[in-house]
Amino acid sequence: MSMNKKLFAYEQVKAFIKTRITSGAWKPGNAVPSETSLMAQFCISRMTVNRALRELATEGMVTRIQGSGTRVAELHRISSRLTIRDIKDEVEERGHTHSCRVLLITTEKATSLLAKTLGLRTGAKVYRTVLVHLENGIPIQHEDRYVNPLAAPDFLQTDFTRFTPTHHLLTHAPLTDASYQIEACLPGRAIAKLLHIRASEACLAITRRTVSGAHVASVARLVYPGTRYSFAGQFQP
Amino acid sequence: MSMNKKLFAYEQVKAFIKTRITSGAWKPGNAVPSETSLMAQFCISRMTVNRALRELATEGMVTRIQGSGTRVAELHRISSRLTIRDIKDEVEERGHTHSCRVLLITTEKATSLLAKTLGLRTGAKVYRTVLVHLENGIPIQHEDRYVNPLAAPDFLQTDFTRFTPTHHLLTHAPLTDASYQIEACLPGRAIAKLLHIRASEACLAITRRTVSGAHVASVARLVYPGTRYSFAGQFQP
DNA sequence: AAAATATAGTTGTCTATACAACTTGTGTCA
DNA sequence: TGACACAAGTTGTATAGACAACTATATTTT
Repeated sequence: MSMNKKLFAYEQVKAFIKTRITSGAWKPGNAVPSETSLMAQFCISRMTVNRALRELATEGMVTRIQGSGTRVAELHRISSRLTIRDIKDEVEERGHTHSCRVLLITTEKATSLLAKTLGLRTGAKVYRTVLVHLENGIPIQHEDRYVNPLAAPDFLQTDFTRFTPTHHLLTHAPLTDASYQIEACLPGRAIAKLLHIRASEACLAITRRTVSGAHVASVARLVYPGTRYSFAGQFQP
Repeated sequence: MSMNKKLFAYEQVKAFIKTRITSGAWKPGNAVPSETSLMAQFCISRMTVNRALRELATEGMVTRIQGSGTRVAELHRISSRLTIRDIKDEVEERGHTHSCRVLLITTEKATSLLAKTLGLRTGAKVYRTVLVHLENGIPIQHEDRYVNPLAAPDFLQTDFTRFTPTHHLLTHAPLTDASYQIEACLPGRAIAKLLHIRASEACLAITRRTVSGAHVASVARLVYPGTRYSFAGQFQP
């Protein structure tokens, strides 16, 4: 049966409102009782009611307008937290072993397009690594990465069989911003061979650009075999 | 140049801590000053400090343990809000016109697998719709959906050229839970033809299962042409 | 009729205080 | 040495009251 753990006052108010919204009793756009009236109804102080409503607002359940009131939020968009993590952690959390084939570690001169995305001038020095991540010996990700030397000067000194590039960057160049793009693509002959799949097999590709302070730290293209990988997630309104 | 809007006390504390974390001065695992010391440092009450730290914790910047203290969170996972929206809204927000070809509207008997995911008994009645969404006349999504009649009894009465199945479900069966899976796949001959692409072209597929109250409301498989669609998003730690 | 003003109601922030719950280290006792 | 008790420090929640900022409505003035 249910744990029936004792709920705090602010949690009781949240639950009260949440069940009325999710049950459909209070519909989007409807007014939610004011702080004063909830305060009287639950016999608790205004600060406690305020906390409950404020948290519901940040969770996107209600909309609050100062001076006007609180209303049930329009639910025509649902969202969830998508987490992209260090692949090594992810693999090891499944109880599997992570390993890594390092294919390339070089310093290159940036092409004009690459220089632009990294915020450098054309021809500037950039670090590049290409590697394949394995889960229990089976290839699951091809990683092709360019790194801005200004953001992570000692990047190439890393032992990439022990620490992933992602891990080095997260620990040495604190993340301030990042953007990603997820798409489906065909791997091409070379990557297909490295991932042990046919060139006609669909892949998931993530292109990620991370910013650390004033610098664009890194641009990476990660290719996953479509048959061996998928994102999964959970929504909670 | 910056707006320099007056910050509230709790916002000042948040900003103070945030800049120290993102600048790298305070590293993951380091202790954050206690509420008492921040209280003295900023000459504000403990409740205000508490709010600042509590919000930083829900944002994932710090970790708090009652009785022990507050520490900078391990940043080896970054996350962002992934929003999946009604495709009609999405298309119209780009200033394009959304239209829809309805291919199938039927009532079927659930196979054992489908019955299991919808929480019904094998052979129970389920609604099914198959349709193709078009943006400016170009196909961008193939939608194959099963709906639980208990959750949305009047689903089949909808005019799907005016309201999408997603829209009907969001407005008639308030969402309490949902899970999704994003993968890459090949479309297969039939879907390729409907999307006007070659059968060898990679596609993004989302399988989504939505729960409304006690019922699993719907299971849908959405297939997007890889060349015409990608998810993009932005992280903010 | 239109514009300005007052008013009641609502949310936003902040304080000083209180007690509860938990963690951690220290010291005592067996 | 090991078990236990205690104390200090930390976070979690709650209160009653205060003022500020804003909205919407009603009233008065022009």
